[in-house]
Amino acid sequence: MASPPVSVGRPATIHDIAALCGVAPSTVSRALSTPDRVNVRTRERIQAAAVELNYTPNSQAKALSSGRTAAVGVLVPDITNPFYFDLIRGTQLQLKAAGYTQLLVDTEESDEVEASTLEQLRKSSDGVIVAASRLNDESLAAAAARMPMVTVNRDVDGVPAVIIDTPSAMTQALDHLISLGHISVAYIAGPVVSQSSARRWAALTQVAEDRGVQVRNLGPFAPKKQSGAAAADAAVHSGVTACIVFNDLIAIGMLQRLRERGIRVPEDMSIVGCDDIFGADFCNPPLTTLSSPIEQAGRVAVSMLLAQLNPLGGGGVRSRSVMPTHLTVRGSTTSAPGN
Amino acid sequence: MASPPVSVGRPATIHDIAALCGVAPSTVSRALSTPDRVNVRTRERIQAAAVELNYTPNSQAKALSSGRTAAVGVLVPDITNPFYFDLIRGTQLQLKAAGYTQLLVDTEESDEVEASTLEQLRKSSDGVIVAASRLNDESLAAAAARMPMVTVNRDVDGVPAVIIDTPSAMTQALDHLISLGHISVAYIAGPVVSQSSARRWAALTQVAEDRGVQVRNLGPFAPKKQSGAAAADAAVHSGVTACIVFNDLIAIGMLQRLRERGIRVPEDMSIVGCDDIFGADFCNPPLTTLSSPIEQAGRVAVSMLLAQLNPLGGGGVRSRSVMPTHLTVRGSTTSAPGN
DNA sequence: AACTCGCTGACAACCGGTTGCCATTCGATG
DNA sequence: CATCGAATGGCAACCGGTTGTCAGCGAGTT
Repeated sequence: MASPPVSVGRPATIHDIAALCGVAPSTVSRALSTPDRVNVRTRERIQAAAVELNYTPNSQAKALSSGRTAAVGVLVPDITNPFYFDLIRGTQLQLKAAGYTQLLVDTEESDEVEASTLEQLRKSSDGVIVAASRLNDESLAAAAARMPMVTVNRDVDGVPAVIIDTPSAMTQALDHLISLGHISVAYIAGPVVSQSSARRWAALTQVAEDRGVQVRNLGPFAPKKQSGAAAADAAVHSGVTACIVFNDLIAIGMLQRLRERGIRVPEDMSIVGCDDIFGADFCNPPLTTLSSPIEQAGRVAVSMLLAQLNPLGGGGVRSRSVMPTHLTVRGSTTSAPGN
Repeated sequence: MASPPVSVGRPATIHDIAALCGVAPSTVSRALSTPDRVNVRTRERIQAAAVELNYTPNSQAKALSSGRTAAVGVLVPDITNPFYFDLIRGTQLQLKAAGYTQLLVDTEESDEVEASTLEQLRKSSDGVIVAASRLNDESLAAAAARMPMVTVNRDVDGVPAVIIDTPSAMTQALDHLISLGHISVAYIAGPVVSQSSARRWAALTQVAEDRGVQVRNLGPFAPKKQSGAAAADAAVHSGVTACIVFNDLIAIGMLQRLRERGIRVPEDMSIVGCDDIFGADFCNPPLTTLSSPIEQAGRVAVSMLLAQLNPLGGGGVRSRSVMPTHLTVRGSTTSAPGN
């Protein structure tokens, strides 16, 4: 088996190919990017030479001259939050399949980092996917007006979005708790700038009113495992028998804290998380949580963005996509004490 | 508070600045990148104009003309493996601090994807950090000869490397088990192409011989949680009372499987993991594991790479860096049955 | 045979910067 | 006052592609 020619020295350019074939560089360019524009014989000669020289186009140059970078920025607030792992993998796979490069940036939960990153990405990418933006509505809408964008878990007018959300699932979660006899429930809130958290709280109050149970709002808490300690303490102090928690990270932190304090989960306190992240199935006890197809959300976000970039398809661009979620009952919920 | 000028329409270029200031574009370029080369008055005029026009350089153009992309590729075999989260965060933070962009690629545990990614990155980045390469030694060395590279957890002659390794820690792990009375121990091996796994096994056999205990090699297993089931079954079947596991992912999978099979950890079987990933502290039981400063490893890898890129500093480039690791004892290890 | 038209390839401008080289200016020095 | 060199700014080539335009050529039409 003949190994492919190993490129040695400087990578080949279209000029090298042109020289080798005795044609102009522009002909080489056309032979490779718009083959119909070139005679079959010439084209084949050029393609053979390209293979022989192990030619691969210089993406910088391509970007500069064509204006398209074949790169897409993906912004997440915290790269170490397992929630984003699956999202990132989803975007990565889908982008790669479409021939795009993923530029992953951790915005460190900061709106300023997010804004400056967006500004920079405006020139170095064809579009961006922004997960859980910490920007305010105006800034986000303004940014979206200047470059193709799809948000994840953030709904702003005029900006295409993938919502992995749980208003409907919140009903399932609360009904699950109610069916177990809980009548005093706390919502452990996420960051104030998180629209997901606000949306979940809104859904929850709505359902609670319908069902005639009490739900109180505790927090806000940072979406980190460490925050679970304060959240657990607040929950215990509030006297509720069950918590619905903004995300699994905090929920897992609560589990640990409650164990330290000798409060049994689920016997003394039931916990429902959100997202079903890595770890939710093997923590102790395994977490009852609202599962969402996160990786799929990443894929959908990419599809929506690519549809914006290449509006060839007939139909208009889908501007909002809601991912279905469902309750996964594990070991962190049971009957209310005394039931 | 005056908001910064919002860039509207096409982003400003040095030509716009040049026109505004009545100078040549080259002067603008110098004023911004080699300020000493330009008269103070002119420079300040240009800088003011740059701010006013909200100028940010086009990185593509910069890359094309200067040959440096200010981007660094980071290759990991599996982006959803929590081990890499911290590594990625480490590289991301350090790269951003140095003004570089991180190009993250998931090579899907495939040597082919890895090779083609490296070839592509050769032109679109200034250097690469390759974690847990699945490439053979020759290919890796060849790739490293063609572009600046630092490997993580992979030691190949002539390629600068950060080794988060555990030969010394393996001693601690085995001695820990021996002190608990275990005399029959299994090593649950990772992928055959993983040098880390081979290195750990080598260290283990060495120590085992010194101490006069039996250690057997089981596997190989894919570095995924699901592999834990097979690994657990193999361990049980082999009759050992303790396992040292290639990584925490497999170890956690084993925990789940053993629980399903009614085998108690640690009473019936002790488990020691490697890496202390997210989840190792809250699984059930919490995992005794070899902890490593993974995020720091990422930072060090970046530092070593940047030292290669800008060899200004006096001293030679450090070509190998070993991160210290230590045993973290949690709940998955205890005395051997019958002791 | 003259004319038109499509196919094909070359030329050159351009994307937005960087950089080598040269001309001018100016102050300092002999 | 002539000379020299440093400081400064401009010109133009270049990085590696893309793309608009045009000329040459051959085939088809009348």
